[in-house]
This record gives sequence, structure tokens and C-alpha cells, in this order.
Amino acid sequence: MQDSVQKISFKAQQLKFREDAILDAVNHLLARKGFDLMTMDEVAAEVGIAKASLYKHFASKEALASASMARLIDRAIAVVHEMPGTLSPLDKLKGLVRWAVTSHLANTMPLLPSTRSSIQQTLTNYPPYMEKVGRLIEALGLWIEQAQANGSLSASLPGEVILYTIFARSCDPVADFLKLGGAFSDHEIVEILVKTCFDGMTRDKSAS
Amino acid sequence: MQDSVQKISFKAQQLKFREDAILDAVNHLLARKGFDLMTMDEVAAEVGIAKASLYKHFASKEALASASMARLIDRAIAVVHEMPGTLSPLDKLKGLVRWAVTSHLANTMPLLPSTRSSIQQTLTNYPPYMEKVGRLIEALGLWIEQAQANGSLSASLPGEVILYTIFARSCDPVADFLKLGGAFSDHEIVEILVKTCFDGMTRDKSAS
DNA sequence: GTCTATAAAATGATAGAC
DNA sequence: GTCTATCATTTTATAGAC
Repeated sequence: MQDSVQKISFKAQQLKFREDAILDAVNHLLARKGFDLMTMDEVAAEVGIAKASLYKHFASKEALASASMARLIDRAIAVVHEMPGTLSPLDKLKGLVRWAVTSHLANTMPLLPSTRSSIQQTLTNYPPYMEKVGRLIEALGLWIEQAQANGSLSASLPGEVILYTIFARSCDPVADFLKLGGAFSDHEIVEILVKTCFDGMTRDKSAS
Repeated sequence: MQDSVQKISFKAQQLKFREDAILDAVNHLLARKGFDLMTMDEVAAEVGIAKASLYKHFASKEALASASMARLIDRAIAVVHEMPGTLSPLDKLKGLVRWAVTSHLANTMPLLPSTRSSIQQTLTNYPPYMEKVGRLIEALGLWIEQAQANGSLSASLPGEVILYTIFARSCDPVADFLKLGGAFSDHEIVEILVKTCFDGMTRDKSAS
């Protein structure tokens, strides 16, 4: 009996391992090409299995992308929870933007906020994804309120504007352009985007 | 002889009119769906002609999109040239962002700055487009230098960062999100994006 | 130049053997 | 569950009549 239980557990582990490998490939392709240009042939090739095998794990291309996106939101939530509690609310928000832009530059950030992708509607109709997004928004909304209360973020700006502006940094083409230009390191690009996102471009950086 | 000349001129005019109608449809579809999701069938349907007729005017889908994008840059250059000379350099730059975001909200702004679109490489290899982009960048670079010189834009920020940041507003998903939310008018959305782009989110708007 | 019809290729998804 | 082979559909592009 114990053998049987261990065997099942081992098989389940193997399954999860394989599905994680598939989602890794999907995440990478979503980051580089987006949903519409990603093909199932490419996914299969990057994982190193036959295309038909993909469909034994995920019912469709949409299901594949949805699972990958849900995992991404889980990771964002993990980043939020692991943010040092000693930081100010503003610095926590900046830390999230740093993570998002860094992931973007490393080709591990799917370009989610594009309302133009055909996957967007599928995602909004996928409860597991929306539930996770809701939890993420809740945590960030708290930080935003706190930052507005202590005067480090403009109190006259609607909270949703701040939220969307932060989200949008994860797909900001400015990072790609600066990387293409080659004049800046990835770290410099990240700091530039954080600075322009929060401080704008009209005043010079004050000593931190 | 005069009849013949007029006839040719008239035919040429008709041709241009038809091709402008085609480019209008392409521009609209590029703005709503992007290059990869736009199909030649849709273009033909929106213009109201047969798909094969499209290929009598433009050699390929890429040629169609390139011509549309070249026309867009021409319009941007026109906006730049029509900007009132009495405005400060900073206000001229803000005026361009206003035009870009307004066009975006009106579905007349193709999402050009995405390095993820498959049309990007075609465009960079299309000299007429690149030449126009170069002229646009030149004019904006001058305004940026002037704004930095008079202290209205941060002098410590590399000019190309400012340039790309301004360009990127034309495809900013924040505008789409705010429109989807329904809490703001188009004009309010435009002003929000202009403000966060230039002033950031860390200080309240000062009286203008 | 416009049309209908069709070729040629890409791609999401499935059948069926093992 | 993995594979090979194949289907069904979409989509870019062209042929050929008028």
C-alpha cells in the first residue's frame, strides 16, 4: 500500500514538473512574442515534446496561456508578500515596478496589460486568474492609500490611475528601446523607468 | 490634348482617393488590433472592395502597413509644425502627447512602439518610414534640448529617455484601462496621461 | 482595376498506434 | 502520456475572366 501511495505521489510530482516546464516555455514565448504570435508548435519545440502531448496537459492554447498568466500573478503576489516590511509604502510600490521591469528585460514578463491581445477576454472570463488579480490589486491599493496618506504620492490622483500606471510599466516599450540602443545596463534602465514613472521628467533627481 | 491631360489628372486623383480610403481602413485596423491580428479580408471588407483589388494597389500586407505608418508619421510631423510658436518647448511636447493619446483613444493611433510586433523589422528596413521618423525625432530633440536648457525638463535625464517616454504614451495601456473603467471622459484621460508622463505621481498638481 | 475562384502555407486541434 | 500523421480552418497571395 505504501509503495502504491508513493508511486502515485511520484507520478503526480512528475506531472507537475512537466507541466511547470510547459508553462516556463509558454511564459517565455508570451514575453517575447505575445499570445497571438505564439504557436503551439513553438511551445512544443521549446519544451521538447510533441505538439499532441501538450493537449494531454492543457485543453487549448487559451488554457495554456491562462495557466501561465495565473502563475505570473501568483509570483507577483509572492513578490508583494516578500517585500521588506521596513520599507515605506512608496518604496514597496517602487520595488514592485523594479521587479516588473527587470522581468520584462529578462523576457519573463508576458505583455499582459495590452487590451489589444485576443487573450484578454479569455482571461477576464477565467475566474482563477481574476481572483488572483483581485488579491494583487487589493494589496497594492492599500500601499497606494498609505503612500497618499503620508504625502509621498499625490493625493489628488485617483488610486486607479496610480495602480494602472504602475501595472503598465511591466510592458513599457521604453525599456525595449533603451535596451536596443545599448547605451544603458539593464539595472540603469530599470532605475530610469522607476524614476520617470514616479517622479516624471520635469525635475531633477534629488539626493536620496 | 487638354482633355487628355485632365483625364489623366482625374484618374490619378481617383487613384489617390481610393488608396487613401484603403490606408484609412488599415490605420483603423492597426489601431484596434495591431498588425498581426489584422487580416487582408478585414481590410477589403472595411474598404468595400475585393481582397484581390487590394493587391493591385499594394504589393503585400507589409507594404500596406508600411504605407499607413509612413502616413501617420507625416501627420505627426504636421502636428509638430502646426504647434503654435508662442508655446514653450515643454508645452509643445505636451501638445504632441495630447495629440497622440487623443488619437489612441479615437482608435486612429496604430500601436507602433511595440518591439513585439512582427511589422517592426519591416518598418526599420523601409527607408521612407525611417527617413520620416528621423525628421520627427530631430524636431522633438530640439524641443527637448530647449526645455532642458530652460529648466522645465530635467537636465540630468538623457534626451533619448525623454524622447522614448513621450513616444510610448501613444500606446499606453493606461488610457485603455481608464476608458474601460468609464469613470473619466476622454479629455480627462488625456490630461491624466500628460500629467503623469511629465510630472509623475509623487507631487500634487501646482496651479498653472 | 475589379471581381470570383483557388492555390499555398501556417496553425489549432485530433485520431489512433504504442 | 508520448508519438506520427492528419484534419479543418484561416489567411496571404495569385490566376484569369471581364
